[in-house]
Amino acid sequence: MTRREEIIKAAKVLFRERGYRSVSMRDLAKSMDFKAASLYNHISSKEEILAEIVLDVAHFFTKEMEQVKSLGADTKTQLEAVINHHILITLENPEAIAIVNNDWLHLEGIHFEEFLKLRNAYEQDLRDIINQGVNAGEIGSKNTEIVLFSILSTLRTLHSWYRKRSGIDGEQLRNDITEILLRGVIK
Amino acid sequence: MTRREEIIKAAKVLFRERGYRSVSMRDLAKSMDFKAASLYNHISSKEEILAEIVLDVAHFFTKEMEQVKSLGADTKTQLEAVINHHILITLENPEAIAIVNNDWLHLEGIHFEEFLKLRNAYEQDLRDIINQGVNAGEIGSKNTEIVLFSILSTLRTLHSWYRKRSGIDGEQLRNDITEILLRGVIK
DNA sequence: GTCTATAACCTGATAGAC
DNA sequence: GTCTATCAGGTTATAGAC
Repeated sequence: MTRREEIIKAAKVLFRERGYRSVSMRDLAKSMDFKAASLYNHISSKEEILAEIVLDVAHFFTKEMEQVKSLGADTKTQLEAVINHHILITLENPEAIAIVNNDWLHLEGIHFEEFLKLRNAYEQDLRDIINQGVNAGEIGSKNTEIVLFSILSTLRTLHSWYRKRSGIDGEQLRNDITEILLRGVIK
Repeated sequence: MTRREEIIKAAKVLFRERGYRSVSMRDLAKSMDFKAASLYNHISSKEEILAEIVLDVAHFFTKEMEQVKSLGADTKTQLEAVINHHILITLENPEAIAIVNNDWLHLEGIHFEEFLKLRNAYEQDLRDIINQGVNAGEIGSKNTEIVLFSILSTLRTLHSWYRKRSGIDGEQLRNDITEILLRGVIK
């Protein structure tokens, strides 16, 4: 692991614990046992660290969605796949997911725009899947936006909830959440 | 409206927009067209403003929950009431709800402890309602914590979603969300 | 590649004039 | 009750020694 990667890794822990704004470059350097100025040999700004963490996750979600879309399956199968992927990524990468959800607003300029583009595209893909389900009669006549929100709100906050209750079996978690979310919207 | 109340009101807008840590006392003063030092004639610290906003909401939720408990109805009716109250409070008070969700971790000392006490009690009451439903056979044999989370995660993030889509009819929103959340867990 | 020193600025909060 | 001036400390980031 390069020094740069070590910095990103240490930042993930601190940013998740206390929030991006609350962590100073001195804090980050101290957690790695050297001085703040030395960080700038490996990264060019604090915001660059945040951007790398957040955009990595966003690109990963985009890839997973591409894969789901390529299945060409019915709505229930596709929703199931999206939910399962989302949960698996969350359980494997909880720090990064927490940072994405809590601190993406602190991205600046081009990073902010790229994140928003990826996030909007992901939401639009999920919206398309839901609409396809409404047209095929798999989903009741509820407002598409509300269906979209009811699913995403649960998936996007799973990280904070799982943290406090990590005793729960990952398999049961995935099964129960998938079932609850699908039962809520599938006819 | 006293000057103190005006300050709280202005803080709600700014804290919600940019987050508690990102808003300086100078920013807050500027938005009211006077200087930062003057704020301290009406409030004793920045954290006191946050505490007033957050604890007000928390006490309000506690009162609503007391009322639901006093109904002594079956699980479905009680869940329906909790969900409805939660949505109504959110639509009427979106700034304060957003601040509670995003910035309660910045509370300090006694304020932090009081908030946690209220929040834990609210969660425990909802957990009791769910467990009562499991025992009465109204809810399937899913893990209680997962049922609790699937409901709260959606309700607690409604504020951010409603903001962008305020065109949606409040009545339909309440009906659809209630139906989706209940269908997910009620047998 | 890490250090010390420092620039330039922002932070919450207070003292005291008016 | 608002102002100016100020304090003590924190912020990101850079320059130059080693």
